[in-house]
Amino acid sequence: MATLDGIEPLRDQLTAVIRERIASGEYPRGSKLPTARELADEFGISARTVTDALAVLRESGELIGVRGRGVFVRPTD
Amino acid sequence: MATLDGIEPLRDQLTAVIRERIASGEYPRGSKLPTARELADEFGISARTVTDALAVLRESGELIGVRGRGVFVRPTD
Amino acid sequence: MATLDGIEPLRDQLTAVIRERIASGEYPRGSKLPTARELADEFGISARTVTDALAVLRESGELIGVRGRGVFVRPTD
Amino acid sequence: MATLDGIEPLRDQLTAVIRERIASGEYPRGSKLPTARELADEFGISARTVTDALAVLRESGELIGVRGRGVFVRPTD
DNA sequence: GTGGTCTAGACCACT
DNA sequence: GTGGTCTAGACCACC
Repeated sequence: MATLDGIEPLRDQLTAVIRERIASGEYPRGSKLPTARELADEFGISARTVTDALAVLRESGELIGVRGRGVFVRPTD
Repeated sequence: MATLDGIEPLRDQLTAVIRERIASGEYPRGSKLPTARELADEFGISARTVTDALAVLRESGELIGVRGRGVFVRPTD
Repeated sequence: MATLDGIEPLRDQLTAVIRERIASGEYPRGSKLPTARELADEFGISARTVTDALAVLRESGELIGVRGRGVFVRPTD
Repeated sequence: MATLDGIEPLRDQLTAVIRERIASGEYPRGSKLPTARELADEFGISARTVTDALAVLRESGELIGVRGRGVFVRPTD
């Protein structure tokens, strides 16, 4: 299981991890992210904290959330 | 008691109210906001939702939170 | 496990069952209903159908949904 | 109400009381302690003093604090 | 006492 | 079943 063990807030650590995965191509442009629950399981944190992190990236336009469908990496730069 | 009764999320409604109060001078530049708990009581919502709204305004630089002291309106434009 | 085996739509059967439980005092005025998931399990139906039934009773004012807290029987006649 | 009336600092008296309760099994291995607020009320001391005492026992590994959940007695010797 | 973070677990909209 | 919102109530850092 991936772990977040820094001193920073879990939300901010997760935000950084997702940004890295987008940059590295692990989460390609336009692709669908794992569900919030899957990310919560992967990192051993609550779904609420995951959605808080996703909210930051939605706010900044890096991710796009679609109710009932999923969360997607913004296709265009 | 002030009420938030729109269809928008409570967090976003509160964000808008605080922005209005800053613009109107009710919360002057550099002044300290009521505590999160006071705002929660005023609007009849949970402190968590208040801090979510404040987080948006911190993220955008409109407010500055200082642990143990309070939340302040950013002094300068 | 309770069962709904009539010819009517499951949603309407469940609506009727909940109304009976309110009338009988099994769900007293002002009390909190079981969660949607618990009701789904009790009757062996999908959570979606439960929320549909609850929506009917919210619409009619018989139930009151409170975000983050639960669904409650309307306290007063 | 329990009282701490020794000459030692309240924090150290409380630390000792908690150690005794762990040793006696009143706070079993792996169990959740009362909240800091409850302990403060029980002993008639400030929440700050309680968190200071808990910090000592976290530091020594006797207790484990879990954000959003509570403080727990370390399960294993 | 204040702000900030986090959890667990609700409801609800939408697919 | 997914995302999004909200509650209640923890711990913790700081003043």
